[in-house]
Amino acid sequence: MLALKHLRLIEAINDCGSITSAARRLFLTQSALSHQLVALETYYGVNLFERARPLRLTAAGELLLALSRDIMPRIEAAKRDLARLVEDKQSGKLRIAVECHTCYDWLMPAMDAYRTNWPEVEMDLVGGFHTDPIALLAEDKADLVIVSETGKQKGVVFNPLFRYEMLALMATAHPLAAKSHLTARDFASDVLITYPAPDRLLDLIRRVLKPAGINPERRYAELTIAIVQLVASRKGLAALPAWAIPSYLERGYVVARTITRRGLWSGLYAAAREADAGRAFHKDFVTTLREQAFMNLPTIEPLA
Amino acid sequence: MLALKHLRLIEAINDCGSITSAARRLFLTQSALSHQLVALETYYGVNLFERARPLRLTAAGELLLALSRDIMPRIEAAKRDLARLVEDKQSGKLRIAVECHTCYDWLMPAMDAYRTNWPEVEMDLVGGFHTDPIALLAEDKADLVIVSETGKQKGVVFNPLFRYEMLALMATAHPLAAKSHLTARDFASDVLITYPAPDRLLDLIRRVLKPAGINPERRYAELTIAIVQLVASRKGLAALPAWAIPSYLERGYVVARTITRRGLWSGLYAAAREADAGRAFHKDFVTTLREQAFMNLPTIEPLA
DNA sequence: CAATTGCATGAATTATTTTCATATATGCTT
DNA sequence: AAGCATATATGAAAATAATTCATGCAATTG
Repeated sequence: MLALKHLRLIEAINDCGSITSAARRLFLTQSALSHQLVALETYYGVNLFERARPLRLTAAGELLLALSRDIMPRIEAAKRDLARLVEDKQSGKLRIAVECHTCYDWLMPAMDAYRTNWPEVEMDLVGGFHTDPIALLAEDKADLVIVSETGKQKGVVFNPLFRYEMLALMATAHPLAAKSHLTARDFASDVLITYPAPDRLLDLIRRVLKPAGINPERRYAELTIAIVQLVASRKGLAALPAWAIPSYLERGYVVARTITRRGLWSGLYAAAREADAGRAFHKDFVTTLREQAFMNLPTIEPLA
Repeated sequence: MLALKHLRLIEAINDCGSITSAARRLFLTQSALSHQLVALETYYGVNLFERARPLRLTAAGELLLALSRDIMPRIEAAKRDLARLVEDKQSGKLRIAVECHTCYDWLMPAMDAYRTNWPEVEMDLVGGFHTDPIALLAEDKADLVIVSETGKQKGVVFNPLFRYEMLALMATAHPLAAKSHLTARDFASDVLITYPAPDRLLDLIRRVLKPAGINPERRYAELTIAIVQLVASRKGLAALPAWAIPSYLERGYVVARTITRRGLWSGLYAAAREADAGRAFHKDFVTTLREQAFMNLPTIEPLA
């Protein structure tokens, strides 16, 4: 009766605090997880979670969580060993290209974590800006590309990583700081500071300002820290991922606000050549990216 | 992909040396196990067993077997802990009745093994001979009865333990020792030495001699050692479970022969009240009986 | 107190697992 | 070496199990 999926279920619900969000992380529906949990609880005749939000483990649940934390790493290690036994050891190579500038924040720790499990895989970062990073796969200049959109390109597989909220950044004393959330029109009368990227890669412009016909004055900066500095100096507004902001907010020169009432959410995906995507060291890299992101970036959400 | 059933599969095949016999132990068909194994091997792209009889683990198989031996005991322990957390701790009580005299040989070590996992369960042996041991369950004089036949009694659940061969025992110099196997007629002209039990409980009589209309002169002994002594003293023939014999054969005064060409095989079952049979400490006792039997009795076979 | 969000649940659907019926080895015995 | 007994492999059918869909119900929030 007890299966590995049940252990994963318990870990996910415990981490996420709700069945709904755990379902997104496990790429299943809320209903499926609810059925699984109820079945397990019925079988053993105990509740594993107290049904209060956020869901909290009972003693019985803690017991299974402890089991999971004990054995799951051993199982993952064995699967890696098995894959290493089978695959051609030489060919483990991961040239990684990143579309989004801020991504390095979480990519570096993820690469470190991965290296301990796959020391023989050679990792490299593909530098420079590329208008069509996906093309790097076909050109054999990259093996894995992190992008903000899925697409249907033959021979290329997209794996969802996580979704995150884009927050508007403004100087502490800015008049818009009084609002709980900003709308498209709020951006009309101020300078917008962005990375020097095409508009189609800037979610705020593509999904909020352009549909509203708003086209603010622009200013560009290469580095996140420079963007924040310009905002603090009252040179304009910016939009950055929620997980890139906390360290800057601390200083008190800038504040962050939700964009539109429901928030502006974007997703990140790992793209790879179909031929590579099936290989164990590849799949494990994507899994590690996801795990490490959820571990290090508190504000992100699973991406269905 | 890798599931606990796969680990159990690998352990079973490794222990049994063949898929067919592993299938009996896991209460599945040979086909089901073959499909499972092929699927697993295909998924990882390695053979886990060399296809020569007996099936031998490859390096990849060894890796998974090591994983299994590492984590399965932890999982079983966690399940026990969970059951203990849930069940009424006081009521763990196992009064065990045994129909077959020779059973004590393997029952004792099994009870010892069980006690280490369930120290709080109170175990007792119901002594004396009973014409209808199953009735002890309804009379609440026993909680678990080990019998050689299943039956359809309402409120009683039968769990198969294992099957074993009954061998004919005769003095070394006995003329029948020249034969590779004995038939019903071979028993006609000699005394048959048995336990003092009703004929319906003696497989040799019920299933071989009675159908052939053969009714040999009888002599009775309470203890296995006494039966062997009488046989060695050329007082007659006996039939004993194959697993009870090896220690006596060593001395060289008696020899064992198969009964009928295909051998005379019997089964053992654990019977319990339906209400008890579902409880964790009960189920685990039956599992332990089975495991310990297979560990200690080399000649037995799984029982479908 | 309406609106929102999250969990539970029965029925329908989809996917997986097992069995059945054979085909295909692999030995062993004569 | 042929024939017999025993084992594994495999495709198709049957049986189970897992997942989704649609929706109800409860708790929480503005």
